[in-house]
Amino acid sequence: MGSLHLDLKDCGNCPIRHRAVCSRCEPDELEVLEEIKYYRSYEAGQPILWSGDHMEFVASIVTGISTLSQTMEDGRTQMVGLLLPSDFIGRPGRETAAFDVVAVSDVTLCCFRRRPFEQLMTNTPHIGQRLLEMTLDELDSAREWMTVLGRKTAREKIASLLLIVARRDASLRKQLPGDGMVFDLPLTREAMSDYLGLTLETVSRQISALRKSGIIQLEGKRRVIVPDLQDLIAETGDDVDGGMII
Amino acid sequence: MGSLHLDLKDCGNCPIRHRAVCSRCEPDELEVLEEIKYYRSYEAGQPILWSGDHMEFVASIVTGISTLSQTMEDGRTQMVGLLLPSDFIGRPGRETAAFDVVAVSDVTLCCFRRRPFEQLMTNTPHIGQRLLEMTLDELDSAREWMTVLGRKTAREKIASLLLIVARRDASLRKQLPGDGMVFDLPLTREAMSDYLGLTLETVSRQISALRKSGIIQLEGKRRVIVPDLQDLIAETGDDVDGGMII
DNA sequence: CGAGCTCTTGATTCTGTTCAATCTTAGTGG
DNA sequence: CCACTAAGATTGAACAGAATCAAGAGCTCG
Repeated sequence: MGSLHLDLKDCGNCPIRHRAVCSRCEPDELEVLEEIKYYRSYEAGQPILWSGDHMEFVASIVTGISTLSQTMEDGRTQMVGLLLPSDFIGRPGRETAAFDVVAVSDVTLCCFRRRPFEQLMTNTPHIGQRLLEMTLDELDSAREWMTVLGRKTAREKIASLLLIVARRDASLRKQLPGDGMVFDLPLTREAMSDYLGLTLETVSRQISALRKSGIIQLEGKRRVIVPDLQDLIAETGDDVDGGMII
Repeated sequence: MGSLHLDLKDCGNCPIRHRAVCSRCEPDELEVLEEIKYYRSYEAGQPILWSGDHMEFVASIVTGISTLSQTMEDGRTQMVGLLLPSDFIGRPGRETAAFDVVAVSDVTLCCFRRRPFEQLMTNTPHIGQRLLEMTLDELDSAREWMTVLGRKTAREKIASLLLIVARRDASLRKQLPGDGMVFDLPLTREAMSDYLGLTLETVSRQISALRKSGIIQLEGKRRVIVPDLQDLIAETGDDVDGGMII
């Protein structure tokens, strides 16, 4: 990780350049961005922001995975987003964080001081355009997830989560998801239960049930093998072709 | 309603002017908008868009209420948004609708042909800026709702919905919600169940339970009286001061 | 090797669903 | 004017799925 900062100083080498909030920027706009950007790192498990915190920056995730979640008074928590490389943290025009952000793995952020970034947005339309596009995509994802939370059974919820992780993993390797594919779950059983609105016991039971049905195979606790992708899709309850965008 | 179209031709008289996607526009920008806008009306119960439909327009809701919802293969449906006057329908850059939109009450839309509107967005930054702001607000609302769907009990879900409707109703009358306030539920028990991820029987039971506990009083099926607002808030499970943004 | 995680599995409880009957209300037509 | 109908709403009884409580297994790391 030590050499990462050096590699990244130049936006030209940035691994998320093509998907992040800056992806539409022209060279001159990038120059301005480079002046206000800086990197921050967080170890796995560390909090990045607490709900209500004053936010002095907005940021793009460069590497690693974070969760966005909300906690009720009595401790019940619901994950409301899973943030992956190129995803954006923060909201121009808002002083304080609305949700908790926690690093699940080691995370590197590309941060922009909030005020200058807001200033920049009014001048360089390409940032606002891209941010709008990303926000609309996230809104669609959030709405799809509402159907998972509100209407699916525990088994369907687990299958849906596995499929999402499988698809994201495939897209990260620039492959298509297919039969026999192998991927690692980035989340603990408890984090999965927070994502799915279940208890961790139910998550564990349903993963075992899917394994016993032959829908998935496990190598250790985290590595998943999908012998037949269509079988997994059938378990999600979604339409076979349409459905999940993510 | 016949005279409505006449009244609205001029954006200056528009009742949603201060909150809609056009709220930041300068007079010259409004002139361009006026050239591509037209009104459409739908009766209560009519579909406005089906998921997958080709969308030739985007629109603002001028009057009435619509629902945004998703239906699974087997008929389970989840409402993913409640669209009120000034809310925006459609998404620049997308050809087809991602969700079903249905008019709950009689609805009037202010429509813009999609292509010219997209064109306009690249030229007049104020539209994109406002749309970004509205989309970020909706994303926050969707995320708050995910906590309701994933973690709240049936009673808490009902209380949360009542509170949201109460607050929106108060804000529409430009009042603060308070003790003794009265409002009408715009949704049937079935629509509420779709919103809350419950069955209509459970909705009915929990409304009765809240009535028997004295948290609310009912006049007919739809009119609700809240003797003590803090009592209702306490039933939502949310933090007393913070919580719901809507 | 033992401490402390994460995870799995079992037994029991309970919340919300399902199936079914009844009530209410508004609208219709004889 | 009033029976008749149909849609929405309520209520009850039985059931099912997930939560809760509890015990123990498997790993990782000092």
